[in-house]
Amino acid sequence: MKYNHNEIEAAWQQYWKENGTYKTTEDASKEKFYVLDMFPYPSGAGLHVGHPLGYIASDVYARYKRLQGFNVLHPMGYDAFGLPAEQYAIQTGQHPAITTAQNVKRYREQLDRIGFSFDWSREVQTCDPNYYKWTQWIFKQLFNAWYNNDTDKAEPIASLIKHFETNGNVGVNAASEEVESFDANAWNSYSTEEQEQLLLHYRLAYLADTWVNWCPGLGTVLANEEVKDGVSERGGFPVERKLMRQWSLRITAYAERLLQGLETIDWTDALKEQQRNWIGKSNGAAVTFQVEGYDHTIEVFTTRPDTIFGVTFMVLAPEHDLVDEITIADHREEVEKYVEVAKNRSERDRMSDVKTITGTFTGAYALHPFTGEKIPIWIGDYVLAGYGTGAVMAVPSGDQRDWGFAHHFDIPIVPLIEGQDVSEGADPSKDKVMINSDFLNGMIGSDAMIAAIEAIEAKGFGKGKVNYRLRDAIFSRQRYWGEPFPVYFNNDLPTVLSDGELPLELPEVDKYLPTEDGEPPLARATSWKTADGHTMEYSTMPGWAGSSWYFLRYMDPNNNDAFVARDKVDYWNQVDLYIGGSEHATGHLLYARFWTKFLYDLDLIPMQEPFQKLINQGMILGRSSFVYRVNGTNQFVSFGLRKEYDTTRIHVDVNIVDNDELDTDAFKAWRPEFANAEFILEDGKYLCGHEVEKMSKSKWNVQSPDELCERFGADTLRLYEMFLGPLEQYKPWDTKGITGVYGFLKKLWRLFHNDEGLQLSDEAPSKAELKALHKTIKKFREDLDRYSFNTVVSNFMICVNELTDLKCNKRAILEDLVVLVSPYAPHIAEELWKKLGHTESVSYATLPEFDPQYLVEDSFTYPVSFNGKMRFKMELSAALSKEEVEKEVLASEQTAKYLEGKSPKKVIVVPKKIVNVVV
RNA sequence: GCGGAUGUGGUGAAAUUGGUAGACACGCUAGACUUAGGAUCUAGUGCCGCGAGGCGUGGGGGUUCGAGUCCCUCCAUCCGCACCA
Repeated sequence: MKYNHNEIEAAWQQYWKENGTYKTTEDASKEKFYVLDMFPYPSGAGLHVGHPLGYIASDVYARYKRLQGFNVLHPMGYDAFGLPAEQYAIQTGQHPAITTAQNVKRYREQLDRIGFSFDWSREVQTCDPNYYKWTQWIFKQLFNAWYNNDTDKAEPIASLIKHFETNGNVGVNAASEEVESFDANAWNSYSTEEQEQLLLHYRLAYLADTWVNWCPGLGTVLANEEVKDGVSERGGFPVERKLMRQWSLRITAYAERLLQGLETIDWTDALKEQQRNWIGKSNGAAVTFQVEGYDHTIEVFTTRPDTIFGVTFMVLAPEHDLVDEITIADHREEVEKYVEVAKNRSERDRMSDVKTITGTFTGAYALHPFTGEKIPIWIGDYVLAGYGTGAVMAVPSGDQRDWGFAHHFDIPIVPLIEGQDVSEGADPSKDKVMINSDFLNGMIGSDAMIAAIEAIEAKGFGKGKVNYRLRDAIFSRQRYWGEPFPVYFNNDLPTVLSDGELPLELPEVDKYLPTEDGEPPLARATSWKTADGHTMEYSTMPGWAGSSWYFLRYMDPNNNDAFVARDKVDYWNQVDLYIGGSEHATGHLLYARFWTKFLYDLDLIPMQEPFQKLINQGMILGRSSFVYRVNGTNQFVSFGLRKEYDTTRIHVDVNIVDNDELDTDAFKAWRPEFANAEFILEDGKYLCGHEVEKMSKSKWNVQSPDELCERFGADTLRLYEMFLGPLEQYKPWDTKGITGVYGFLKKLWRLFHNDEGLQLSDEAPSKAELKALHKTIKKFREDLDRYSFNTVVSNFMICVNELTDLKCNKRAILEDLVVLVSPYAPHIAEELWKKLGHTESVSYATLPEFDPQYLVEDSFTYPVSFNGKMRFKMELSAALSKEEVEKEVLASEQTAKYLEGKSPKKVIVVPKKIVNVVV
C-alpha cells in the first residue's frame, strides 16, 4: 500500500474545514497561548516558497502548544491596503477592492493547500470597513489625547482643556511643540479657532506644517522608514524635502518608554539595537545663545557642553526659522541663494555628497554665554533641520565635522585639550585634561561635562537635556487605497466625526490619480462632504495604520461595539510568539508598540508590549538565471562564450531552465520578441548564468509552492522548509534535498503498512524501541522549546530509521510517534492516527512525556583520550563509579601502550562519560 | 565611520552547560534487486597517506587536563544606521 499524499491531504483539509477543527474559543479553564504571523500583503503574484516559511514554523509551534494542552490562538488575515493594487487601478481603472479580493482568494487557496491550523473564523482584512472603522476610531482617540510628561502617559484632551480654563498652560508638562505661555484669562478670551489651533500643538494626532519626504513619483509623502538611500522603498522614486500641512502622530512622546520597554521583551539583540538606534537617545544640554543686536535667541542641543569654551562659530540649518530674520543686508543675497540651492537639492544628492563642505556667513553674531565674545553665525547644510533644534554650537577642536567646516572657511580653532594639535583634525576624547576653558581647566572631559551643565543651569543659559533622533510619524498619504481620516474641516480646523458616523467609507472616484490642482485622489469624489457641506480630509492613512493593532482584532474580530472586548484582550493578552521578516524592524514593530502603549494608557488593554517573543525568519532567496543577448541583434550567446561579445544580461524564467541549460524552444515560445531568437551554443547546449537574489516576479526566479505540493505533498514541503536550516537564516531556495524528507514520510508510512496493507502489532514494545522513541520525545521537546525547528526533523529521521531497522510495528510506539510528527506533517499524522483506531483529530491528542528510564544504559562505551586527544574506546558497565572506571582504564593494555612507560599525572572522568588521561 | 551578525566537508547543516567535530540529509562511488520507479536496499564517503599515522571548525595568539564553543587580535562576507551636533 503506497503513500498517496494527494489523496490524504485533500481528504484531511476537507475534514478540518467541515469539523471546524481549528476553531478557537476563549476558555478560562485553559492556559492561553497566542502564536502570530505577520499578515501578508496579498500581491498579485501569489505565494512563493519563501512566504510560508514563517507560517510553517508558527504552525508547528501552535500545534505543539495545542498538544501540550494550551488554548492556542493562531489566526491569519491580510494587510490589504497598499500601493500595488492602487498602481494597478491607475493603469486599468479596476477598483483596488476587486483586485485585492481576487488576490486574497488565491492566497487562501494556496495557504489551505499547505494545511495550516489557522482559525479562519477570525480572519481580518485591513481594507474591510468593519475593520477600518476601528482604525479610524483609534485615530480619534489619538486626536483626543495629549501626553502628560508628569504622569508619563497619554490623557484625554478634556483634562488639558480643563487645566487651560483654570490655569492656562502654566504648569503643564506636555509632549508638545513650542507653545508660548498663556494664563486662564488669555485662554478663555481666545476664539474657538484660536483654542483649536493651540490644542493641535498638544494632540497625539495633529495637523501641522511639517518638513516631509515628498515623493513626486508616487505623488505622496513618505515616512522616514519608507525612504531608503534617498529614494522610495516602494518603486525607488526620488524623494525631496517639502514643507506641507500633514497629519502626524506624536510618537516622540513615547520615545523613552519605547526604549525602556525593550528590556522587558524577548527579541534578538540585533533587532533591539536597531530600534535603539532608530530612537537614538543622546544625553547632553540645551544651551541658549543671544543673537547680537536682535531680540532673538538660538537654542542648540549639544552632547558636549564641556567643550563650550571651544565654540568659535554657530551653524544653522538652511531651513532654520531665524535664517531670514537675522541675516544682515550685505549677506542677504548670498544667503538666499544658498538656501534656495539647499532646498532644491534632493535628499539623495545631499546624502551622496557629504564630503563637499558648503555654507555661508549670515553676517550676524551670537554672544558666548560665558565670555560674551562675538561668535559668527553661519548656515550650512551639514546641520539638519530635523534633528535637535536645527542649530549647532560649533567646536572645531572637538568635533570633526565642525573642524572640517572651520578649516574650509578659515574660522579660528581653539584647542581644548592639553597638548592638542588642531592643525590635523579634531579630538573628541573625553578623558583628557582640559585647557582654555576657564573654570573647567584642569578637569578631564567627563567631569567637566557635569560641571558645565551645573554652571549652565545655574546661570540660566540652558539645562541638561535628553534628545532623541526619533521623529514624529507623518500619518498622511496622498493616495486612494487606504483608510480615510474620520475628519472634516470647519473653517480650516480639523474636526473628527462622531463614533456613530464610523466607518467613514472610501468614496467612489472616477480615477485613482491626483486632481488637476494637485489634491489627493479622494478630492475627485465631489459629492463627498458632510451633511452640512463641510470639506473632508482627502488624505488617507499610511499602510502601517491597520497593521499597528491587527493582533488585537483577532481576539474579537466581529465586535461591533468595541475594537476588542476587554475580557477577551484580558484573556489573550500579549502575543506569545510572533514570527515575521526583519524588514519591519523600525516600521511596523515600532508603531505597533507605540499604539499598544497608547491603548494601555487609555486603560483599554492590559499590556504595554504587544509581542513578547519575536523571531525574524530569514528570507528564502531565489536563484535567477540569465541569458546574454548580443547587443543590437536577436542572438543569444551561451554563458561561457559571452565575454567574446558585447552583451546585455537578461533575466530568464527559471522554469524553462534545467540545471543551467536553457530549453531553447521554450525560450522562443516564452515571449513574442524572442520567437526568432538565434543561439550561439557551447558543447551543443545553451548554458545560462545564475545569481542568488531576492525572489521576485520581475526577476523570473519565483518558485511557487503549488507544484511541490502536487508532486511531493504539503507535508513534505512543510518538513523540507523546516529542514533547510535555522529559521532565522537567509538561504537560497534549492529543491535538491527534498527527496530526503519525502523518503522519511514514505518510511513512516511503511512502518504501518506492508504490501498487503495495514500491519500493526499489539505486542509490548522492546527496550530498544522504547529507547528510540524516548530519545526522540526528549529532543523534540527540547528543540522546540528553544525554537530550533530544523533539528527536530533530523531527529524524526533518525527515529524512523531506527524503528525501520527494528522492524517495529508496535501500536504503543507508533501512537506516540504519530503525535510527535503531527505538528510538522499533520495530514499523514491524521491518516495514521485514524488507522490506529482514533476517531478524533490528532490535534486533540496529548503530547507524550519523556521517561528517562528508557535511556538508562547497562553498559557504555567510554572514549578514552590522552591529554585531550581521543585514542580508543572501552566498553564498561554503566554502573561503575568514577573511581572504578579510572581503575579499569589504567589497568587496560591499550592504556599501557599509549602511556609508553610514563606514569599518568591524573585521570579525569567527566559526567559526559569521557575519560581523559593526563600524562 | 558607528552598530549588529556570520565564517565548520563537494552541498544544506548538527554539536543545548567547554568533553568522541561533521549527527541527519543531499550529492558522489561501488554493488544488489526489480512489474524501469522522480522506486527500494547494502557498503563507502572531512583532508593527506598504501599503511601505521598525521592534519583538520576563516588566520594568528592565549586560558584549560581538554576549545567549533571562553578571552585577545587580525581577515573576509552580509545586514542595519549614518554630516544625529
